[in-house]
Amino acid sequence: MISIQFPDGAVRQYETGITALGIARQISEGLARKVLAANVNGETWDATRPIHTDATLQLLTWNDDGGKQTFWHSSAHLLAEAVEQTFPGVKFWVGPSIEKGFYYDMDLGDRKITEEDLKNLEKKMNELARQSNPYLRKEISKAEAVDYFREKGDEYKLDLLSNLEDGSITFYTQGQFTDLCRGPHIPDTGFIKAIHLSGIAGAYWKGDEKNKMLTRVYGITFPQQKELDEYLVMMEEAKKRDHRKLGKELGIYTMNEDVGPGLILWMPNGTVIIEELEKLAKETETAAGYKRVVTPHIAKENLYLTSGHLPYYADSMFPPMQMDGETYYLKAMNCPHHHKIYDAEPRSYRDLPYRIAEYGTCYRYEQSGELFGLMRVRCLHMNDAHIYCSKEQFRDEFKAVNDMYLKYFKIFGIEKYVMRLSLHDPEKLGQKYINEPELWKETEELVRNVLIETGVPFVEVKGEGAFYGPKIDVQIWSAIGREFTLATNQVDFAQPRSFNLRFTNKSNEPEIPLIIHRAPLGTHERFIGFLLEHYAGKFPVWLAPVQVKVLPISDKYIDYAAGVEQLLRRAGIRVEIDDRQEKIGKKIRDTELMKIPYMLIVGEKEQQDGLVSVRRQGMGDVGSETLDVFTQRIRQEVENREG
RNA sequence: GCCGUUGUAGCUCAGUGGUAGAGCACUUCCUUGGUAAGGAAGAGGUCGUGAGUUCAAUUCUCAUCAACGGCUCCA
Repeated sequence: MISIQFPDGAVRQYETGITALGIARQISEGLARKVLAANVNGETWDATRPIHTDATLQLLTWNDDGGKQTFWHSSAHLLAEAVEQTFPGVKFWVGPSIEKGFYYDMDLGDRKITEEDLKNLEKKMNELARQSNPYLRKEISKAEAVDYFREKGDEYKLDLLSNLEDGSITFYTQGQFTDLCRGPHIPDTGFIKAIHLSGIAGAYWKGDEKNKMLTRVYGITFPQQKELDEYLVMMEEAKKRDHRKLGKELGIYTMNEDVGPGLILWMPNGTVIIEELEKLAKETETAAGYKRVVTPHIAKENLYLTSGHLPYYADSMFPPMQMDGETYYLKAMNCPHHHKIYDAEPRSYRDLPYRIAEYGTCYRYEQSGELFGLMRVRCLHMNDAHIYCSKEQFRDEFKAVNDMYLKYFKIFGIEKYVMRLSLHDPEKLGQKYINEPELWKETEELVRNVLIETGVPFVEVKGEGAFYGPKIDVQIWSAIGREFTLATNQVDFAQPRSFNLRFTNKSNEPEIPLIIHRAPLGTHERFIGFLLEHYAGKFPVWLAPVQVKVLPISDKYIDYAAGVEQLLRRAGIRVEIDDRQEKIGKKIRDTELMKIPYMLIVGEKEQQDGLVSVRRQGMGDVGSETLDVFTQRIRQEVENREG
């Protein structure tokens, strides 16, 4: 007999060799039908694997992350079985579960999988699933495993095997398909009731672009058809919120082939948002003691040699221009220009912290395959600023920047975020990172301590620092689950040295300042892309390109409507009038679709009594009031940046 | 940059080896209508670009550009 301890602390005795599934069955048949895997002593196991020792046990179902992951991993095996039957001789690499579903990487030789094939593969997977084939686990010696895949001619699995220790190797077989796999798996394929293969893509073997490109098939499966249907509906909804779709529909931005890829043309509606964001940033920064500067878009080569951008990041800069025998570059960063402003006058400790801000325009030559709507572009407008301070001031300055982030998050209703402390990789000193091992250690420690002191939740990532120092990236998620690096907050100990920046300290000695690079609102491009998805295009009134639309019931009331429009415009409200010869229902519909926050409907009643009939986007008719009352209310809403 | 898919009217999309079609939007006319689509007529495209095959290419082939789905990258 063995003792099994359940998550609620209860301990029960079972026959040695009982399986998690067996235990579930003793509890209830219904539970047994739902068990996908089990957590045994902290390890995820097959529900069908015999337990021979005392253990803690948690049964995993679809409602547990571990259950889902197992389900999807088993689905990947099912996909592989279907692929092997359809494309004999295919070689497989790996097929893990991912956040939403699974994929399998494979080498199909000269053959290609088409969209048509996906449909057939889905069909075949469904057939195989209905056979309810068990996933059979087998421990196997390394030699046997090598023989198996050598015979199959699968060099990818042989490569996997070469990294595994004898004695730890298991095979899983379901139906006709056997795979090298650590497991665990669901009891049998019959659990998989709904299958959707979502795409084909290329993926480098081992994620290295020097390696061969394999074919990756993505899919997602569910234990019930209903859940797949819901998932597909959700995907459709997400598509509607895509910033590229909304950006076009709402006249926010456009792109043009003649202008070039990754170069955004901001239309009037988008420009309103830009100006509102800049207004917010300028207010906030001025209040926090920043001064504003303006710098040119280009500079001579030497500036970027000094800054270190050219030796490290020449590939990501636009190619140089020759002029008057000099070489010029478009700026990829604002910092070198700002450093020159710092350095334009002698600085004393009394001048510090010296904070300068600019909505700077930068140009980066992003690889063509990386361009993505507003999120990855080649010309960007950064909410940039640099803080030059002494070591003693660093903590307070860093914290103040942090507070600014939190203030913005509140305004925009951003609740889910994570700060990532990106550190250097000592092995890449001198290549990816400036070769100053001591300084790296020192500043990383400094930043980590500040983060701990200020109590901000963060994770550490090795090998993702900037070349001039550690950085903190702020990850946020848009409403459709897309992850962004919104903002960045970086420490720079390299450039103050390379630019030979100094200040005179209290002891009348030259001292090197520290620099904080920060961009809480990231770039206009990425931030507005995020906001579009975050708000689903329904901007709060203060950001809405058009805040009010005046809708006359008929031509007879256009004069009154025009008067309303005039008064609102004089009150600083962005207002338009819809004087088309359309019925009011049509005008309302079109205005709703444009997601304009307020509609003022005016007809005979309103004209007689000097009223407006107010309609709030998404809420319908909210009653009539005088124009004065309305104006006051909307102005307040704008001023407080509500929403 | 790499793999794959796509490119037809302002938008969404159909279609064909014999120089193109729908809905919405647009223009004009009728209608003057009270809270999410009134009616009619009209205008609009050298079918992404370049080359090849063909009597003939928007359609087939190749190249190229761009967008999209991924991979790699992202100071």
